[in-house]
Amino acid sequence: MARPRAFDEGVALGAAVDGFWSQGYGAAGTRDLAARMGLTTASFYNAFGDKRGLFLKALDRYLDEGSRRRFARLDGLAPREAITTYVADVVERSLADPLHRGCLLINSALDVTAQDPDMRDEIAGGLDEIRGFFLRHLQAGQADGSIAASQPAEDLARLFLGVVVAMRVMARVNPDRALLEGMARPALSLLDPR
Amino acid sequence: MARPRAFDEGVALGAAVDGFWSQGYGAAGTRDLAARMGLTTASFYNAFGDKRGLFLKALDRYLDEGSRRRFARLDGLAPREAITTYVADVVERSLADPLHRGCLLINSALDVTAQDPDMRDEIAGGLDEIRGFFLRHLQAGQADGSIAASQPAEDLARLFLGVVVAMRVMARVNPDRALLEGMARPALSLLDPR
DNA sequence: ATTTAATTGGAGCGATCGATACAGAACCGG
DNA sequence: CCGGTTCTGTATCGATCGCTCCAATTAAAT
Repeated sequence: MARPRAFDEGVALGAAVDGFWSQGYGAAGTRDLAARMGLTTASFYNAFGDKRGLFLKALDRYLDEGSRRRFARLDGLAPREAITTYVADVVERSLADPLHRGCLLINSALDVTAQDPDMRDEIAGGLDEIRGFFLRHLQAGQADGSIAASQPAEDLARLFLGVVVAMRVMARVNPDRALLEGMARPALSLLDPR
Repeated sequence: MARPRAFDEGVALGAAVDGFWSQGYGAAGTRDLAARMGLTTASFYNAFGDKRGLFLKALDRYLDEGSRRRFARLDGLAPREAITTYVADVVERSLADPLHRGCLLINSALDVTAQDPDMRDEIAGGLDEIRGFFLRHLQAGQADGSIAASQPAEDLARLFLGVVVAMRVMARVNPDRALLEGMARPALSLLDPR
């Protein structure tokens, strides 16, 4: 019927993720994005609509290949280990980040949300998936006794979401292991059964 | 000797704070800033150098009139009350924020830091003042027995900084009282002496 | 071989970006 | 009243912004 694409949409989207991640949604220019993706402007707009649409696809892709994939793996572990492993993983990824790019989702929370309710909801949804991960395992751990029940699982999940968010923010400005690990330590101590 | 300024530099700087706060450093345009400040572009650049210089002055002003002033007041309270009052205050300010502007300092952490080490240090310094506030009062509270010593004051200070940062970020995307208060509750429970 | 539909390259739209240039206006000390 | 110095208003710089348009190209369907 028609001329086929000379590029792989998935590969191009991956490059777009990188672009938004490195520069932020606002600061990423469509020309630079298209160049990273190996597309001309025409193909860029033809295939992805506009910058906003591309970003929504890129964010979804980022979550699929990042946190969602990680959660799926950790869901096989014991509740306590799932939580501690994920938190330790965030520390390591935050420190092994020479360009200080942090996390696209969390960066976008402060970049994109200003006047765009749809995007805000999208980002809020991504963050809520993190809270959901913690909540699942906290409830399971409290049920089997491996996690203290002195605080409601709902509140602990909120706190751990907060710790992860804060680590990602702080690491962009001050990527200091003592700070990140010290932040996590008292929160993790709340898991210990009495 | 020369023609005097037709504007008050302090008032203009206050308007600049508002501009950066509402739109973010990157998204704030010099024309819009100058208009908010009641200046022509010539006066804008003459008085403040450039956008970057203006931002540094604006951030310093923001900290002076915000967190530094608040800390000075709270330093009169008992350690535990200073901490709980400040945390409760952040919750209320985050929720009473119809434009979702959040905190200029924390917003800037993710907006500005990319390629500007000087600004990054400036922002890191502002965040460290928050950690310092918590550390002071945690140490005092542990010394007088009003705060549990089961966790090192250094780590608790890092956690509370994290909680405050996370509340400010989350509130921009999902300003939900249950989330913010639930995040603070387990952290504050760590203060309770056994 | 011709039709049809999609992609591609690239020029270019109007708007905005941060920053500057320059002429005239305003005030001071003399 | 005047020289000196700073401020103000406006026009404008070159670059970039997101995005559109169109002719040329490509390949599948007929």
